[in-house]
Parts: sequence; C-alpha cells; structure tokens
Amino acid sequence: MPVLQPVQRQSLSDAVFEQLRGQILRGERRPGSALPAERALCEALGVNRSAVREALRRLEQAGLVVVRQGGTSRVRDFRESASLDLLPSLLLTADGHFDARVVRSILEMRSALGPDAARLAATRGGAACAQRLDAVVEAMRTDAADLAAQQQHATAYWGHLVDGSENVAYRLAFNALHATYDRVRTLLARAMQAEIRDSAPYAAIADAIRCADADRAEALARALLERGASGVLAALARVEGATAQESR
Amino acid sequence: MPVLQPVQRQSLSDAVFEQLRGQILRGERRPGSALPAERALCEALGVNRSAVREALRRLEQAGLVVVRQGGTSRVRDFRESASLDLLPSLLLTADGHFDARVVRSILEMRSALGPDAARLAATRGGAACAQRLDAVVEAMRTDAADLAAQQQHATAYWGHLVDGSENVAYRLAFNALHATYDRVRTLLARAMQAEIRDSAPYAAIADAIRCADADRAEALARALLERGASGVLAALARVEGATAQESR
DNA sequence: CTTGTCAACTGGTCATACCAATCTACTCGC
DNA sequence: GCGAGTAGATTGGTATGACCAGTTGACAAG
Repeated sequence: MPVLQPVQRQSLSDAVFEQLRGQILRGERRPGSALPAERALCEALGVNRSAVREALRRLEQAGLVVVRQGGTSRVRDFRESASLDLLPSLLLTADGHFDARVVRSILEMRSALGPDAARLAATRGGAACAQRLDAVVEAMRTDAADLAAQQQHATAYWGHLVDGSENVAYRLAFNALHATYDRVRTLLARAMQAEIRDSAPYAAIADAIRCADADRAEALARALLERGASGVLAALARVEGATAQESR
Repeated sequence: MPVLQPVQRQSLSDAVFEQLRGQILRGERRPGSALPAERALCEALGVNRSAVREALRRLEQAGLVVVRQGGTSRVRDFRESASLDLLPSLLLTADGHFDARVVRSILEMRSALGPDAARLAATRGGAACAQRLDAVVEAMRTDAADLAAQQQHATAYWGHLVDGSENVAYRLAFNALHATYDRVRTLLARAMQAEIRDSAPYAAIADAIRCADADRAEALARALLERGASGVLAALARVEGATAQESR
C-alpha cells in the first residue's frame, strides 16, 4: 500500500533561504565575502525584494550572514556564529550522503548529555517523571514488532527524561538533535535496532529514576546509548568501505 | 574614565521581533494560541507590514511561531521546538535578574561537554591544538592582573579546545553557550575568578592534550570547570538569599 | 446529516517610491 | 604631495497599495 506523504510547500523566501544557506555551508560563499546587493539578488533569482529580504533575515537569525544598513551583507563563519539548529542542514552532504564527521559528532554529544540527563532526572525528576517513562515503556512493549514505532517511542522517552532533568539547555539541545535525527530516522532504523528493539533497558532506567539512584540511571543510560552508537558507527564504516571500493 | 559603548542600532523588524519573542518567552502568549493577523499587528505596532513579516520570519526560524498561508500564525512551545540559540534570551528574567534554573542548566551543560571535548581534543587535536592552547596560556600569563582579559582568554582557550575535539555539534553548542555567557560576562567575573585567575590548570590541560592523555585531559577539565561552577552557584545562593530577605 | 459552494478572512508576492546609512572618489586647502 | 572635507553613487530600511493564493466557516442544496 503506497503511503501518502503530506506535500511540503515552500514559499519563495524559503527557497531563497535554502539556496543561499546551501552555498554558504558548502563553502561556495566564503566567510567574510560580500553577498550580492539585495536588488542584484532579486534580479538574479527572479523574485521580489521582499522574498530576498525575508530570506536574509532568516540567514541573519541563523548566524550565517551579517547585514548592515548602507554596507554590503557579508557571510559569517558558521562554525563560529551558528547554533545547534544548523545541525540538520549539516548532516547530509551535497550528494545526499551522510557526513561522517557530523554523525560522529552527534553520537558523541548524545553520549555526553544523555547519561547526565538521566543522572539529573534521577535527582530531580522523581516519581512523576518515572511514571511518564513507564507509560512510554508500556507503549514500546505493545508495539514491539514495529521498528518505526519503537523509534518514535524511544524519542518520546528521551524527551520525557530530559524534561525530568529540569535542564533547559539540555532540552534545547535535545530539540536540535531530535530535529536532525528525525530527518533520517528511517535510514537509521536498522543500524540502531540494538538500542531501539529492546524495551528492558528503558524500563531499568525508569526504575533507577524512580529510586532516585543517579549513578545507576547514568550507567544504564550510558550503556543503552552505546548500543546505538556502535551500530551506527559500524554501518558508517561499511558505507565508507563500499564508497572507497566504488571509487577505485 | 567613562567607557563609550558602541550604540546598537535596532531596525523596526528587530524591535518587533524582540517584543514578540519577549511576550512568548514570558508566557504572555501561550503555546498554541493564535497571533494577531499581520495586518492587525502592523496597525497595533505602528509599522509597515514588511517589518512585521520579517520579524515573523525570524520568529519562525527560531522555532517560536509557525506560519501557514491562509491560516493564522500560532505560537509554538519553545521548550519543544527552539534550539540552543534561545539560551541568551532566557538567561535574564523580565525584571533583569538571572534565572537561576537557566544558570544551573548552563553550568551543567558545560560540565558535561567540556571534559568530553578535552578528552576528544587529546585524542584528535594533537600538537597543533596544544600549540594554539599554549599561545593562549601565554597571553593569560601576560595579562594575569586583568580579570576581564583573563575571561576573554579563557573563552578563546575553550574555543580552540573545542575545535581540537573536531566535533561540530560541540562547536555549535559552544557558540550558543558563549553567546549567553558573553552577555553577562562582566557580572560573572568575580564569581568565576577561581576558574579564570589561575593559568596553571589551562597549561596542564594543554599538556595532557599534547601527550594525547585523554583521561588526564578530561579529569583536569572537569576539575577546572568545577571551580567556576561552584563559585557561580555560591553567588547565586547569596543573591537568592538576599532576595528572599528583601521580600519579607 | 452530508456535501458542495462561496464569501471573508488569512498569509504570499509584487511593484514602486523614498529615506537613511555607508562607501567611494574627487576636490579643495594646506 | 597629502590630508580633510564634500558630493554622488550604492546599499539596506521603510512605506504604500495592489493583487494572488490558500484556509476557514457559514450556508444552501441534496
């Protein structure tokens, strides 16, 4: 049965934004270099100045360009000025492949934050948090056969856990990581199945949080995340090997 | 001698953006609630529609609102949709005081990421990274008397260290944390002096990185960051105590 | 009660004009 | 010759008004 996906609209300013962002991220527009004048961009892109200006505002908000009245807009170095919300657009390279460095970065970050979030949730989250987690674990058990559903549940689980840590910064970072993950989750389902398929570790962490056992929660979370990380890294190594072979 | 600060210009769309963002972050506009129509906002704010639209684009980019053609724009729950770049605007409450929860969150995050970044830098950064760090340490020794300069150097130090970790996600998170810190750095100078004043730990970490001693780099970084964290937490407790006393 | 239609919203795009800051090149005075 | 000052060109910022394109909801027809 064909699955109908909702079509995603794209306004002109969206298109302009994505085009310029892509050029900046691919290095085609170097940091410090001047952007064409707004009126020149309008003409080159065949759109109205409003569309260009709205796109520039978004680029500015994302920390990719700096705009000064009277002067010319300039490209910023996104490695110095952008925030985590740039991660989704860095994940895939121009030719549609994963950027291995970005994947590794994400795995490392969740390995650093996840266990600490679990520790804090055990310290602060209390029974209320554990109860929400248990509900998700129950759902995982119900949909044990459906890998995609397990993925959704695992994400929801971590969302509740991070909420239980009562750490805004962790929550915002989680949002960025989640947005990145979400865009490729079907591609990663198999590689991460060792982390996703088994609901027992999730139940164990929830129990540790209920018991306010911070050390146990942290250790369990670390072990759980390690499962997925090694799976993804192995898959990545296979792909890289295959690509190397191809290019011979 | 009075220090002249460069005045920061604010375009109309900047003003509109900040006003709406403030209302959303303070909870005056609830998640899910409808925003006034663009034309209504124009009239209410006394600006033209372009200014409103550009501000809405920025809010959308920041994950604070969702805009659909034909429908009404709605406020999103920033706790679920915003990224780390929101941190600076969450740090200070409406009455200009620190939000203690946000401060704690930031301290926890840097305590989680900093040591791991040091570990990775020791694994990957190599002598090149250590050399850059040493240069900063040298500058710290030169400006040992100037606390503000020490702060700048410490920030630069961590920037190079994070670069040495070769982790994009860490770098982007660092940018967001840095932007947040930068906005209040003079206020925090005293509370963090135990971390900033002494250049020896920085030199030690650089040495561990040069030796590719990941465990040592991690442990030293953890200890260093702990200094500042406890200082800030103590200052925060004092302020909270004073505020509690005031409100009696 | 369901279904189709239409009118009144909403945001999206466009064209044009003018204001304000900046940059550049030239001129003037030393 | 060289620096300061000035005028014009260039850039982004704001304003107005019109029209296009989706969404919504009321309402009439079945």
